[in-house]
Amino acid sequence: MLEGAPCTFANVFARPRPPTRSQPRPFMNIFGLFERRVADAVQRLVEAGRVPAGIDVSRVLVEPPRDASHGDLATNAAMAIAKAARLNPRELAALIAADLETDPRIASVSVAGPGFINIALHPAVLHEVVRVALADPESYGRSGQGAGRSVNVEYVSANPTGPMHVGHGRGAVFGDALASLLAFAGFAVTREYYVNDAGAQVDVLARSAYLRYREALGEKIGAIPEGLYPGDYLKPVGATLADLHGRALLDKPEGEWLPTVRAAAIADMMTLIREDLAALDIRHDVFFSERSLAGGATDEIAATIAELRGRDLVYEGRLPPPKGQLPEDWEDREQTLFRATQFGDDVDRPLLKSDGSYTYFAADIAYHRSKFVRGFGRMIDVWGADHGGYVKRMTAAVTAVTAGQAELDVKLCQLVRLLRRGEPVKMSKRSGDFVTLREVVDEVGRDSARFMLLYRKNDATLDFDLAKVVEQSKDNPVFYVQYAHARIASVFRQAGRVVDPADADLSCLADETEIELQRRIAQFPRLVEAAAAAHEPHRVAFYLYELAGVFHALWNKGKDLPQLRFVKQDDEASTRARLALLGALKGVLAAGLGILGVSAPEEMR
RNA sequence: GGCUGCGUAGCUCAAUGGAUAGAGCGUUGCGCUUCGAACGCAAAGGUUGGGGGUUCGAGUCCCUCCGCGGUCGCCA
Repeated sequence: MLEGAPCTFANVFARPRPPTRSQPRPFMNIFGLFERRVADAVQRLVEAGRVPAGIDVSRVLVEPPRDASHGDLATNAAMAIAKAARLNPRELAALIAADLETDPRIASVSVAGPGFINIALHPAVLHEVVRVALADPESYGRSGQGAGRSVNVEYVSANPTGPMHVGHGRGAVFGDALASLLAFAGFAVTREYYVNDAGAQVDVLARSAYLRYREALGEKIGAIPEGLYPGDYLKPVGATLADLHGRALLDKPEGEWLPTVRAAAIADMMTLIREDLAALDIRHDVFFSERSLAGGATDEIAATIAELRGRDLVYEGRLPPPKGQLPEDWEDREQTLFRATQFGDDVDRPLLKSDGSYTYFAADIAYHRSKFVRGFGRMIDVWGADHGGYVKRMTAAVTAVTAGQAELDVKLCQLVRLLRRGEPVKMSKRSGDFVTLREVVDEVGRDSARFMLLYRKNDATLDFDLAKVVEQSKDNPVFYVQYAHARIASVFRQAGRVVDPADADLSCLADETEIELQRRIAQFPRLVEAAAAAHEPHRVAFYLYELAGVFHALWNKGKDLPQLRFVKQDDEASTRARLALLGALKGVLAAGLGILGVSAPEEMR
């Protein structure tokens, strides 16, 4: 990095990942398949003149029934369209049910409650799903949902001013899992990190590093002054500067040494952060420098503001002071404002500070414009909940700067409370006053850290208990899910063979828990689509936990009932069928864990 | 005060507008003399913070109130 170079941290664009397999396999999602089948049934009723034409079936759903005794599928079709069809729901349900009953894949249909249609599938349907899952575990559950469309997921984007803490870790793991989930659902995903290498904070970083530089040259620096970063992690930066520059930077005015020191410190901090991320197996495709926006060949921020001004979305004006307590240094002045209120924000937002430099927001607009220019019609930002007040203006800005052609979804991650055996952890270590992410990952391991940070909805606060997440017991969901995978691996080791799906007669699988396991496997593609559509990777974690629970229940049954054991010397047909089921299950567990970025071990150690 | 998220079993939390609101922990009872117990089975436990509205149907959507957190021009 050259001294005085406008860009202290170059934009890095990694080479694109191999295209995601997104071959649509309509059969893989039986819920989608039968949703279309129900719509067909309605269409036939239209053709038969039983219901009026032009009925909207978009609210018709086929889902797993709440109670397994109701069968394999349930649909709300009759209730959803009863009004438009001018029939009462039960009557309409009977008509639809009569049509469905003619389907060879359906064993029986019944109407229940206010008009639910419950469907029991012919067992062969679930058997086919298991075969598909077993035959190609790499692609089972993937879908054409994304249809190869580009999505940009921006996450972490922590300021390059020090090591990351656990809160950053949550956003990091969430964003990473969400990106994997979307890729699995057929989107072309780019993982991006916005490097805040401009602004006052990195100048503070530079001054802090400069102090360490003087220290490295033997000066007594005493206590770190208020307002500078005190952490020891800047000592190596100072030492490197001393090695590189000797005493050359010592007796110069700040204006001369600051760019050099700043660039070096930012580079070192980004290396530190990337190492912390690598410890969680997180790797971004793009690191985008904030400084590059204004400091490149063209000033992208100025260009963005000019463009908005041309459309009368930027003006000079005054803002009302904030309601409630007036800030002490409030000064009523005319400033350059973006008409955020035209796009749903509460007030218009300033683009220039009183010293004439750009606000963070101005740069952020240009940054999101850059995403659009680079081809992203879908953007997801993952932020800490403390930035919640920023959401409206950013979505407003994206709408404005893309003329409504792009959508932005901001996912806020709530606080993480770090505990040890239920007691809050508040230690003060080398990095200042917080526990670093790295310390946590080193203590509990990557898999536990990732799973537990995902085992909660993003907008709910999360308790992270250092003692609990390493426990090898049923209480620990990470262990519980991984252990299911390892147990299956152990069965295959004992059986000493793999199973050819074509080779197994799955009608041997007659136990209720064996059938339930097939149903759950069949729900995986639907779960992936729903989780991807909602941008909620935690659903995958909860699904896996329940799936593992059903498997462990089956295992435990085999303890009391030897005829349910997976490998039976005297019953080749059952053994093959069960190994096929387990093979499919193992694939789903591995795929789900893969989405979460958690390993699927062959044995527990 | 404005905006925003949350409020569900004793605790920690699930539940694309669907049926009798589910798990785990904890509690209680029963089982297991480990070769498939790094436990199993079962039970009890709820006015989904209060109130109103939309809907065939609301924990979920709308309004309002209460409580907790976050945030509130010139930080990022």
